[in-house]
Amino acid sequence: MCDYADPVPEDRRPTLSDVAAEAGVSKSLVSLVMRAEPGASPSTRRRVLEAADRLGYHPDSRARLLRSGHSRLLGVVFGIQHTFHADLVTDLYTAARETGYELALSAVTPDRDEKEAITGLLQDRCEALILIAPQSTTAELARLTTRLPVVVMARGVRGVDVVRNADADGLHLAVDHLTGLGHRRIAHIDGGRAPGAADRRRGYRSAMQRHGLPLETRIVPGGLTEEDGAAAARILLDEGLPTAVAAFNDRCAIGVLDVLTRARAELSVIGYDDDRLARLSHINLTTIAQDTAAMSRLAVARAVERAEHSPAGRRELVVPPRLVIRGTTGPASASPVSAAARRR
Amino acid sequence: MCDYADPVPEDRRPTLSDVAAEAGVSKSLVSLVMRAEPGASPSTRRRVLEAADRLGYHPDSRARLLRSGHSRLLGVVFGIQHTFHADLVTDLYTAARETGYELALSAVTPDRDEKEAITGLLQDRCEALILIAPQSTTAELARLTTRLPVVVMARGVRGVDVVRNADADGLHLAVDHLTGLGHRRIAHIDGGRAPGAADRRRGYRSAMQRHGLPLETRIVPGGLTEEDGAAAARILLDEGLPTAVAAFNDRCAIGVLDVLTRARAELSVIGYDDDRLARLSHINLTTIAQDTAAMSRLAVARAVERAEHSPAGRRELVVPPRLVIRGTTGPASASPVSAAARRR
DNA sequence: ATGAAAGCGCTAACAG
DNA sequence: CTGTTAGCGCTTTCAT
Repeated sequence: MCDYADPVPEDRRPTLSDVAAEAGVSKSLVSLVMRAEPGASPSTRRRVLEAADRLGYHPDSRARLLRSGHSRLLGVVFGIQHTFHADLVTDLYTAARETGYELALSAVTPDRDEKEAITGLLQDRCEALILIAPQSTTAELARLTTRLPVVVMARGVRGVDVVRNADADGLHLAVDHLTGLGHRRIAHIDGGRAPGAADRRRGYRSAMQRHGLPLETRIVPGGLTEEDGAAAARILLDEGLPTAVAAFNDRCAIGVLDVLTRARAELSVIGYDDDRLARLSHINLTTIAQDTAAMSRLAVARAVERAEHSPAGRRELVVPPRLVIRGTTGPASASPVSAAARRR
Repeated sequence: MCDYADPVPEDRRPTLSDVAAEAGVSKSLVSLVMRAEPGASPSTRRRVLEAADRLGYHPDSRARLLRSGHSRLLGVVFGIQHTFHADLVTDLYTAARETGYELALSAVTPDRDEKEAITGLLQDRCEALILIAPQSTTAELARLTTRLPVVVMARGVRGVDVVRNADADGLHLAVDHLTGLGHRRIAHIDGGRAPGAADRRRGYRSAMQRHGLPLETRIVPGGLTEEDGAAAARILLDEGLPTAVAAFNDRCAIGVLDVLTRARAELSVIGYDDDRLARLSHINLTTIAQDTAAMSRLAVARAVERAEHSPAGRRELVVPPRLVIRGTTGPASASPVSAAARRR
């Protein structure tokens, strides 16, 4: 018994046959028209399009792929809690649009692990997978690669196609920027076991050495969340402050800033990623930007290439990072201008 | 020509027929076993499972649904930039798991509008759509509802199934909390045209009136991002501060806090949503929590019910909000304790 | 430019 | 318990 008028005009959704009947042509023609392929006369094309619209027809992507053999679907696994992943996904959509491929999103959540996220995508018959900063072991990734092409983003892994930024170089940029401002006591709040953290740590160390600042080397255990940055900042507060901090990423840097600002500490802070949060005017965080648009284009292109041509072969594509100077870094010798004021 | 050894064992992915041949049984049996349906002997079941594993077989969900007629797929449209949406999606996954339905995610990005996000889902033959705070017009949503069941979350719309929290009540809770602390000059930074904003504005107004504080009523134009909150805070700073602020949502509240803390202003600030950011220890934001777990369960249940039983009928499910007292609100008459100190 | 027929991988309905 | 048959909605030959 219906509460109101039946909202669904027909019991089942209209199919290609329905459209063909409505337009008075064959299924083949409708198929051509719907895919915007050549081979139908303009008048037929118009009739078909009108019929489809009248019926509210939407092609069934699954039947389509079942028949055509390929899904033109790229699976993307990402951490829904990570703002930087969101930025990458945003650019992946844009990049995919240009190739004619669709994205199938599968999120990792506190309650849904990477394995589950990947399994879902596998069943959707994606032609390739793009994994953003995956935490699977190298062995698991290798095994997955025997099933279908896999492109890993934002993490260095052997035996798989990888698109990442030059993390070590990024920390060189950060340290160079800070030393250029006169800083010598520069701490690094690292990312622990997070993807890219080891490289950034390494970059920090070698940059410090290059500047002849070996003794100042100070690595504080951090992580990739604001929480981790805040904790690290409290440690610095307790154990003695440097004049500048290079944080593992922007979220971490924001946590640091939040704690330090409240403690009225004057420090230069630089983040990493240039994620959306860093750009907010009231945060205005100096950071090392990853070129997410370029990385996304490369990842999609590589995934498509592997899917269509050579599923074999693994390469690492490394994109250079870029320094973005905003308000959270300043001269080491500055007169007592607070971090807050500088950020204004 | 392959760079390395061919990583794909066979040219095409194994099918159910391959498994049947490998195990020496019929396709039907394999089908039963793969779906864990009763009707196959234990020994057969084992043989099939082994064969499937040997071949690395994964069922093709699209062929499966094409045949069985239903996809057991719930489409979810969300804004990938919104942390609160991410929280909802997280809980939707959990809720869906219990019903045996899968989620198909489709993100709205700066470059991909809601229409596009919905079209993608339609092609995937989702059985129902869950739209998180959609911006489509009522008419568009109504039209969509004639195609398939639609459940709208976090926005009140007529003519569609809706799951939302009681926004007006939420602001009553907020104002009650603040007046309980002795505040009388309480501003509201609103959400402009964002979903729910009108209700929260209304709730604020009536709560203020109820407390006999009509003259203090002060609504500042805001929005749903940190940026909006920061801008509103600057306005307050210029035009005279209240003693407390009820912000449209947590992100907005965080922007407010950020600006006010730097300006050394002592204000109580309360947010809305209780999103992940609010819970961070260094933010520690007092807020009005939406019960995302309950809302997600209700939304999924409603979507499934509509998909399976009665596609007709529209109801609004309203979940009560809850006050979560953390560190950003305190007595109006407190001795000069800064907001920063209270939040410690 | 158009149509008829076959079949993608799977499940449902039926038969044994 | 097991196998056979038909066909989901679409694309793809191959005719016309």
